[in-house]
Amino acid sequence: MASIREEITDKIRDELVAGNFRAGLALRESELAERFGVSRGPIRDAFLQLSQEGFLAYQVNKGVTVRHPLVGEDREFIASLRVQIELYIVDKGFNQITERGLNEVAESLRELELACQTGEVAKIAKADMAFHVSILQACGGDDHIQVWRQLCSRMLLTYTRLGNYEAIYQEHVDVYQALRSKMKDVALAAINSNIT
Amino acid sequence: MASIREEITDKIRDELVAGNFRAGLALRESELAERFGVSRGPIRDAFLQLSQEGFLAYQVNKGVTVRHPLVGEDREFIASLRVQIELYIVDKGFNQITERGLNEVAESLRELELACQTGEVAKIAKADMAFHVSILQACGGDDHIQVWRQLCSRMLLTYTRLGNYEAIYQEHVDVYQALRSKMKDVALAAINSNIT
DNA sequence: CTCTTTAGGCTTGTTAACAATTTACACCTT
DNA sequence: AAGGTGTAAATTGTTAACAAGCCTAAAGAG
Repeated sequence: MASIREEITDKIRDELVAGNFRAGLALRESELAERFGVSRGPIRDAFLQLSQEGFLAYQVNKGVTVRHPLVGEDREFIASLRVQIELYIVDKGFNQITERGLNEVAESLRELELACQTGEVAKIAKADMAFHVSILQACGGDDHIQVWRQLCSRMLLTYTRLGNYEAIYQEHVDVYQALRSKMKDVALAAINSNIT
Repeated sequence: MASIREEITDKIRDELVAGNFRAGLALRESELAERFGVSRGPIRDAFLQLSQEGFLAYQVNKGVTVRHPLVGEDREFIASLRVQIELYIVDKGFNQITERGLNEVAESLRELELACQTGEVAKIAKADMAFHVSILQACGGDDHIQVWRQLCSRMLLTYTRLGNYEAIYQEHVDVYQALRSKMKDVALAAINSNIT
């Protein structure tokens, strides 16, 4: 059971990932408040959080604007940092993965499969992210998830693997199976080659 | 002129860095609101932001608690990510450093010197961070500062170089002089060896 | 005696009104 | 006509009241 603030944040984030707002656009608190049928408070909170996550640029007394997505070299650099975090957490927490944790990962994988079948990029990107989060949590990496999420967010805006849905799914299946089989090195290699 | 929200956020962050709140402690909105003489709104905003920055842990309907500082292996790992970002930004933007940018760095360096003379760890940590920010900005790395800041924040809670004030200052002088002399490789090496 | 229930207080979540700031544009001066 | 000035509209910032959720402890049932 989430708060309104969280629901609103998720909705706006989804729209940003889906590309409904063009880069540079100024978002108005009242406009979104009216649209979602809530007061400006939760909208403000969401703007603040999404600014921290890197989606929006915030200026005092002037509101927020949609940030430009990462491209080229910058994107690759951020992606490398993201992978480093995943590798570090999985390497460190591999032995403490529980059956319950593996089931959570399996569930996320199933959701990713469904998302891939719909072909909606925004949904796939979201499910992709959720899958990785489930792994990080299974490895007890909660302490670093926030940093990981920020890095990941910046890249969601350019989730550019249109059409490769089956390949995306397969790559994640590989990661899951390696985890399930307790083959650490294979899992790390699979994560390392998982390109987003 | 900053907003109340920003002032409050800075004040609470300073106290956290100074170690005035022990890890695990639950912070109350009303208590801080009364202490700073403002309403709960800006306090809430500050809590939200500081949670994103990694200082506080947020739970819906239950408020925030002070997070435990990073230690050992985790701290070294985060530190390595932080250095990678600095190296990337400086490497990429070295040639676009302006005279004005260098002056900003020099100003930050002077503030760091003053902070070191006071011997107050919280002040030194803050000035240290500001110095690095000035460099990143001079190199046009605004796009990545937010991620950098989040990584850096987690480490501020264990700024453990008590007594080495003169050494801290000297290391930063080295970085500055390399920038001023346009010696890129020397600057990168100096940043890489700047241990926090 | 132990466990469950429930009432009360305490804390956070949300709202709507009010204050402060920015922006746009008509107006005046030169 | 160019440029500055003032005013009104729009937008964000802050506040305080109200709503909703959580926690504790006392009361009651078994």
